Amino acid sequence: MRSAARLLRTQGYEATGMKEIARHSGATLGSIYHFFPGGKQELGAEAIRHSDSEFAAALAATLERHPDPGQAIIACTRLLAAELAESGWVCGCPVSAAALESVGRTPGIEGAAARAFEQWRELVYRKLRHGGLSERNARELAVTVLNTTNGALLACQLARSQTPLLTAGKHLARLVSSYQPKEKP
Amino acid sequence: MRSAARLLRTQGYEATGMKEIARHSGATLGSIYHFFPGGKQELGAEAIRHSDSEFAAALAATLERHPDPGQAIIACTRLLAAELAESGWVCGCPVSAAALESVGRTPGIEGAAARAFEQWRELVYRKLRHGGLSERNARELAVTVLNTTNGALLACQLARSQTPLLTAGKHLARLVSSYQPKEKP
DNA sequence: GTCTATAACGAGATAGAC
DNA sequence: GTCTATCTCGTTATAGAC
Repeated sequence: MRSAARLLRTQGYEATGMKEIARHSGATLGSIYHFFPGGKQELGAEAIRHSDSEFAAALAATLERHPDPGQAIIACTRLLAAELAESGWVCGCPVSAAALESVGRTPGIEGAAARAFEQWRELVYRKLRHGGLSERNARELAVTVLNTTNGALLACQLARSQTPLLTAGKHLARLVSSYQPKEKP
Repeated sequence: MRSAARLLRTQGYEATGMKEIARHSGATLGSIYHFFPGGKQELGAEAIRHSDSEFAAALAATLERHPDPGQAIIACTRLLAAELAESGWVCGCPVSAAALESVGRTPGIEGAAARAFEQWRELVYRKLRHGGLSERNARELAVTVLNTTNGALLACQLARSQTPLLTAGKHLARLVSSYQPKEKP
């Protein structure tokens, strides 16, 4: 399943075959279908849930490392940019590729992806709340923080450059701080 | 080719078959291969270039309609949100799905997608420059404006809601105006 | 539970009559 | 230039020996 998650992340859902997952993981095809009787869609959804939890843990850890929300967001974008570059620009968002293909086509995959984004948004939301933002501002900003980061991730992949993500961090920190109550007026 | 562009937009590259394009367009398979001897990848790249030009024209028109860059960006997000909802949440970014699948796998598709984003970024950049931003700020913000919009598009598709895009417009306008020289200090 | 073999089908691509 | 028929290969999924 870790293999499936990895392949889904780099190739998307449609381009990843069951045989490819079997080869990459060392499991046999029969064994995979034994544990995932729902076939490719069930395995895909499970793999996305796995990526979801994994990324959520990393996100929570990085957010906790910096008290200020803006600085925490910058740290996240730096981490993502570094990992992306290290992977040869193939390890982008763990669920975006599968999500985009699945909209209106593969409900199981789409649902799992939607829930992943919701969970990550909740983490950012809480961080923003602790930073002193109002309930409404925090809720709205959490959405934009994720969307901007996600879009920047794709831009980095296409440009083979860390710049879009780092720029996103800078802009998001500025945007968040513009909503924060000032300490010294 | 318009059919190919449409299918690539809603399903991505890998999930779209040549036979499906033939059926959807009314052309026969032999005819398609006659005009696109490079096969699926050539047709796909051409379709992305088509979507690129089409979207660039719409973007330029909407940007020109409002003198203030922030208001222009809000108008763009509104337009995108309306079109997306009207399409039943399937007509997202014309190239993102194919772009994500193609990174490091299908150079022809990846290149066409990268050039599309570059062209759109140039349009936003010029608008920001006319709005009085410095060369550097305009360049950096143009990237983030596109990335945020793009990320919000996917969020709207998954949530079946226009809110993420409208929120993105609000935040981007605020961010841009924070970089604009003030008229009345 | 694990593996091999294969069924049933669709993919991209091509040949050749018209 | 257009169409039909087909080739070859890979896909998801299953059957059944072990």
